[in-house]
Amino acid sequence: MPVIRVALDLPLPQPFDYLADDATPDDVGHRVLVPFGPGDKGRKLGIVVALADTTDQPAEKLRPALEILRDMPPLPATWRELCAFCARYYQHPLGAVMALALPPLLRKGRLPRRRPKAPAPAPAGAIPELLPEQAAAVAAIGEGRGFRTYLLHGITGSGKTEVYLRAIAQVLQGGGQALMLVPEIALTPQLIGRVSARFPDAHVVTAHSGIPEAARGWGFLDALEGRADIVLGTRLAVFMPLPRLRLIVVDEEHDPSFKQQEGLRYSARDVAVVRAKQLDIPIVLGSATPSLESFHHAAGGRYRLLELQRRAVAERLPAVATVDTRRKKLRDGLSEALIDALADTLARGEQSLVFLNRRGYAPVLACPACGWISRCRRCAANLVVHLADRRLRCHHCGLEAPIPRHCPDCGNQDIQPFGRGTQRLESFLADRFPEARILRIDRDSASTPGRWQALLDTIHEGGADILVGTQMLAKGHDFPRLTLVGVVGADAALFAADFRAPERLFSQLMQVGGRSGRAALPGRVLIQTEYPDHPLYRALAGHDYGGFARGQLEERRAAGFPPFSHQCLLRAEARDMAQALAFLAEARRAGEGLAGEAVGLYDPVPMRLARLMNLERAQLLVESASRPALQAFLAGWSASLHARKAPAGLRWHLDVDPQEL
DNA sequence: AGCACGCCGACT
DNA sequence: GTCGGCGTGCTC
Repeated sequence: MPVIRVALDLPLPQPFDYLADDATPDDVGHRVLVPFGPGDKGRKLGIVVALADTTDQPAEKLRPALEILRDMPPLPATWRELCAFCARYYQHPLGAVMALALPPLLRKGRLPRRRPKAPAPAPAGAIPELLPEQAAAVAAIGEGRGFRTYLLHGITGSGKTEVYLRAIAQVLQGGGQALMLVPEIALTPQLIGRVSARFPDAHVVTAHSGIPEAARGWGFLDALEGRADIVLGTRLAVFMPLPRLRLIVVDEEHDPSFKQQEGLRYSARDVAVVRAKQLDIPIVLGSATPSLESFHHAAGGRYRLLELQRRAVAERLPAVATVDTRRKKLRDGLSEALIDALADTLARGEQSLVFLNRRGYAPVLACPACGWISRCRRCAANLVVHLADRRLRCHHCGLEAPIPRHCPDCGNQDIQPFGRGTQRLESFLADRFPEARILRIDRDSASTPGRWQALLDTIHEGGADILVGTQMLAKGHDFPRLTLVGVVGADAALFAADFRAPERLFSQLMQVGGRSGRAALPGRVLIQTEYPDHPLYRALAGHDYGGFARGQLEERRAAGFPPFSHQCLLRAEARDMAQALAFLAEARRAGEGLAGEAVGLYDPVPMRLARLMNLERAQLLVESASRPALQAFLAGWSASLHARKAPAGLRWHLDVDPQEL
């Protein structure tokens, strides 16, 4: 009797064996319904990952599978291998990886019934002329055969998307399918419309977690059965099965949203590169500020660098200058120079943007008399003052409380908000520029897609003179009358504990600066700082990504940080910190027995946010100059961690290639 | 992860 | 006397 090995969505690494008298080798990749657990009520859906005629399991344990679901084509070997790679590389159960890669409907053993109505076909859009650099990039991508990673480094407005579309067009002409990944925030109706308009005859599938279940199910089936020509989606889309896939594009490849921060902690960009290699096809990574990992690979020749240095949509780059705030008096955090610049811009009838990456009114409420500050009782964090709705709010766990009238400890009536967030900036600007129409854009004001769209519409209709906002403003959208960008409160990231903070800051400021001066009007960027000579701001003023990146890479090389080493974090959370640290210390001892020369384990330390939702969190960093050595170590270590049972109430996970320390 | 079995507190 | 608390152990 044939035995099938079934990957089930359980926190267990191994597949489960079942009897299946009717199974054939063609059933590998099909979904299967199996009995599970004590009694005969328990059933689970899994995926057949292998057919065997022997098993380690004692015969009396083997139970027959209930039904192999042959109602759709089996998941192809390449898809299963990609899932298996992720399971190995990220130390995650195969069944859990496959469950994540399947849309919810199919995961439940069902198929979508009614096909949702197709969107109205977009009118064909005009095809713009290519600048010489764009043409060269398209040609380079087209001439290659087989696996090759292209790093398309193009400043904001240089027309990267046009390069992607041309490369996709080449692939479609040859009968291939294309996959394009974009950051979460970039997958807008506008982008979908632009792609559909360029390829009116192509079947474009969009894939992200917000799409209704039936539509996601159809999207997956259309991809799997070869009906889809283009899949456009967020990180999840990297798992879409595409039998004729010939090109992958990852736009804004540096964007942190490509790394999943829970469950299977994968980097969709890295998985995309692995997939391209597996299929022996080209992949294009595009960014104005490539990740240092990608830039390093391009510098070393592993990736082919394609540069777009000319702006397609505007003649000039914005003029970037710093405002030294060391000796200047600030008014509510704004310098005279920035206020004057805002006034000038307003007088000219143009638009300004003030970037402050901190939402709320003030980051903390404090009592000057006794030193009380508004703390979250569940997290090691302060409650943020939200004056707009008169609440204190924890940005980590969502805990809310009304703003107290007097100090809860000493009764002092004179308690004060300290520091500044976007709400406070907004209200100061409203006082200072009563005639201006001020619009705040952050997660509070753009809390739903509808409200976000309404804000964007207002901006585009010219209904705002000054925008105040967080990094939400940095992405994508063109604001034609925007000529001034002010940057406030950015210095903290220069000296943050996380060695990636400067890289993220540079990228954010480059992006937010790139919002200005995109039409005929020249743009300028004013950065308020106490470190006007800091190399990061110097590089920004010189529009010198390369210089910044090389400087950062030198620092990382000296410190032995990625990309010159490879890292993994073991994180633990428990009721008390001592318990979490003790678990990690024991894990470290176990690890030291397995680690060779090439792998180093650090001391367990509390996480930067040491308590979240009443759980104390700690982490242990593992590092190696050799990825294979780290991988080999992780395989053994994770097995040993699984083998010992964690103390009650303690949870742990591994984060391979962590993005945040 | 679920879901069972397994021994100790307050209830019809 | 029992209902049920969730501690720990297993799932092919």
